[in-house]
Amino acid sequence: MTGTKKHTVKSIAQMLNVSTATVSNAFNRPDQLSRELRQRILAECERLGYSGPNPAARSLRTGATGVVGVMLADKLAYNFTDSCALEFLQGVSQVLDDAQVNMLLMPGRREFYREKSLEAIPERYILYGPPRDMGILERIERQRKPIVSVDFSLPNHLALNVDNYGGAKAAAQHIFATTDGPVYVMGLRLTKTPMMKRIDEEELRSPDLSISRQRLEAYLDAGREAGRPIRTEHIWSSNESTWYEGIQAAREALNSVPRPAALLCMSDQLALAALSVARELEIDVPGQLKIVGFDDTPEARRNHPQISTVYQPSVEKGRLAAMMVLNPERYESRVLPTTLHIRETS
Amino acid sequence: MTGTKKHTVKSIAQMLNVSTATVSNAFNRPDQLSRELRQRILAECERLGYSGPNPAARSLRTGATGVVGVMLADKLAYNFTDSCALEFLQGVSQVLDDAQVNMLLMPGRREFYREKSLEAIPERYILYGPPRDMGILERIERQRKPIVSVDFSLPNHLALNVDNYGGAKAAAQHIFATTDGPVYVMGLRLTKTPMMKRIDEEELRSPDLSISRQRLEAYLDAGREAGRPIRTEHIWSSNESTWYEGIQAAREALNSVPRPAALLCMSDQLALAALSVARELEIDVPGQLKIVGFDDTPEARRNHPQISTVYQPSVEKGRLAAMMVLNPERYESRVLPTTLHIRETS
DNA sequence: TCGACTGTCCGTAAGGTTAAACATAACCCG
DNA sequence: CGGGTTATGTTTAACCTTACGGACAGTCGA
Repeated sequence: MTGTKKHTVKSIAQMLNVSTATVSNAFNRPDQLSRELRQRILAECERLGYSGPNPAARSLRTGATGVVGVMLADKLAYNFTDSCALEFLQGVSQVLDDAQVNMLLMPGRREFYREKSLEAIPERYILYGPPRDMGILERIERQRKPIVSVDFSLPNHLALNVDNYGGAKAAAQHIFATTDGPVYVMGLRLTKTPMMKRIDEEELRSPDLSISRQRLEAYLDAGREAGRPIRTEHIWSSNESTWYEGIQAAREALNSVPRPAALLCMSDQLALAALSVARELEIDVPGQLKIVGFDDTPEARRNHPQISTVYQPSVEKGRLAAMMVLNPERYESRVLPTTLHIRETS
Repeated sequence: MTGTKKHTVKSIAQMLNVSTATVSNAFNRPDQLSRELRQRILAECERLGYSGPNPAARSLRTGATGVVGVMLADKLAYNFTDSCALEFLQGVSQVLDDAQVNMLLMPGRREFYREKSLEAIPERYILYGPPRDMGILERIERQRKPIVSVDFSLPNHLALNVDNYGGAKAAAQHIFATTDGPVYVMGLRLTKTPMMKRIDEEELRSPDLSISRQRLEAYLDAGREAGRPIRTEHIWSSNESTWYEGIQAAREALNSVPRPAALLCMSDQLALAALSVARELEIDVPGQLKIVGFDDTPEARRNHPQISTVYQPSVEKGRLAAMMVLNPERYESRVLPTTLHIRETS
């Protein structure tokens, strides 16, 4: 009910008997006016509760929105539970904050966009993992804005990857070197159809560049090189890296015959779940069963026993992705290193 | 280098020989034109890669941005590591997604805002915890936009709280009933100066409505009612609910004499840290030491042993906060219930 | 002393959209 | 048939900002 009229550059300008351009400059180009006038204007704005030029009008005029879209593979809620994604986002937000740029989190499934599409807002995109719904990708590419893809590659765009193959291979080699019995794989999203728990021969032969497949290839290669190839029926897959799905898959794997001597897990989340099931079945880790994870999330380190895992620089990955998308011309596609950390579960 | 001219309502309109208003209506008011014309326009837009009216121009014209600001107490990075905050955000994003509204995460410290302030963008605010820098609050209130405060209250605005006192009291009563020795408190942000590990008498007497203090009062009252008042020097405080700080405080507490028989922790994070230190010192939980947490985060449930804790509906809190801020006139301030979950650490 | 330069400030013209008011034709009902 | 409704479009006027080209006075170098 308070008739507090909205302030604009114009109203401020009138009040001070200067031009609107000058008020604008006071905010945006300090060098365009004398220090004292600028101070006077800013003080008046403060007094009147005018907190700077209207962002909508500005971005209409300049054509820039100051927003970077971070498209996550799936729906948002899921990523809020995945600490690997969280560390990545943390890295991104550090850099974006410094650059005074906003981060718009976007789900990677078209169902979440109705008609009033948001795609128009961001000026640049970070794609964290291949979007579930690849149709969205096409629409984004059509906008011809800077794109950085993370954990996968896109022709003609900057890509930021991690040495999944190297890390997974190191982990697998370590396991094969310290184990005699059968080695099982706890995979992530290996099958095309969400409900499948096992990958089949045919699917195994079809090409796929996802990080899961890179890791799987490394596991398989290590097995072959050790003269103990991993059998297809020993590869389990859970569709999401959630606690519940992990528990289910681990329960099936650990109850099967012959019982595995080691579990190569494609995420720490899965390793944690496997560990929990092992405790439930009274299987001693690492005595009877060795477990190695992937990602090196904080939970892996904090757990008892501490989980052996492959470190990947998630925060740094986020920081770098943000820097790359802000200055695409200054960067080239990169692959970040991974390192095996042997701890208490192997 | 492709001369792909930018499309606008105007260019589309020209191309189809209709007015700009009609194109606009095709997107915003389906009832204002015939179904066929609308289809024709939409198809043409799809063909040309025009993904709808420019959001900046729209919001300049309508005065609405479709953005809800979620102001977090501190810097953003911190919240990405606190699973209680994460669950809250998850709840918020569920509702906001459905309402086609965007969520802008904002840090609660002024240092993060330079001149090109973002405060002007959001049309409504959710304040998650009292902002570190209260000056920011004043500036937001001046804008006279809907505000919902969560976990604290603000005169003349909707507030959403949780029964901290009740939950903490139940936890403390349970501990006093099952323990004989000294009961220590592991607090959160109890002291004004960040570096202090112990609260002093004077500070204890100064009023404070933060959730930490509500919980503390409950602990103290329970102690008094049990005839075993908690001594001031048995109250520890860590400034952030991080793993590292928790470990430090727990180490000091568990090494002090007399050794506590129970720890009332103000967060699960702290309880987890305490548990880890207990293991390090070979103190049996719950045999020699009982521990109870707060929040009931997923980690509390997954841990071995599972942590006894006070459940608060974090996701629901987020959902409700979002609904309240979208329809302030339909809601009143509320206090959500908490429940004690006794598990394996007490 | 003159021309060139510098430091300040101003006027104007977009920029893409939509609400409101207006226009037109088709339709309906007694 | 006449008056009023409905369905469908159009015209116009903001919304608030900033880039750009000028304008004007004072300063500097030769």
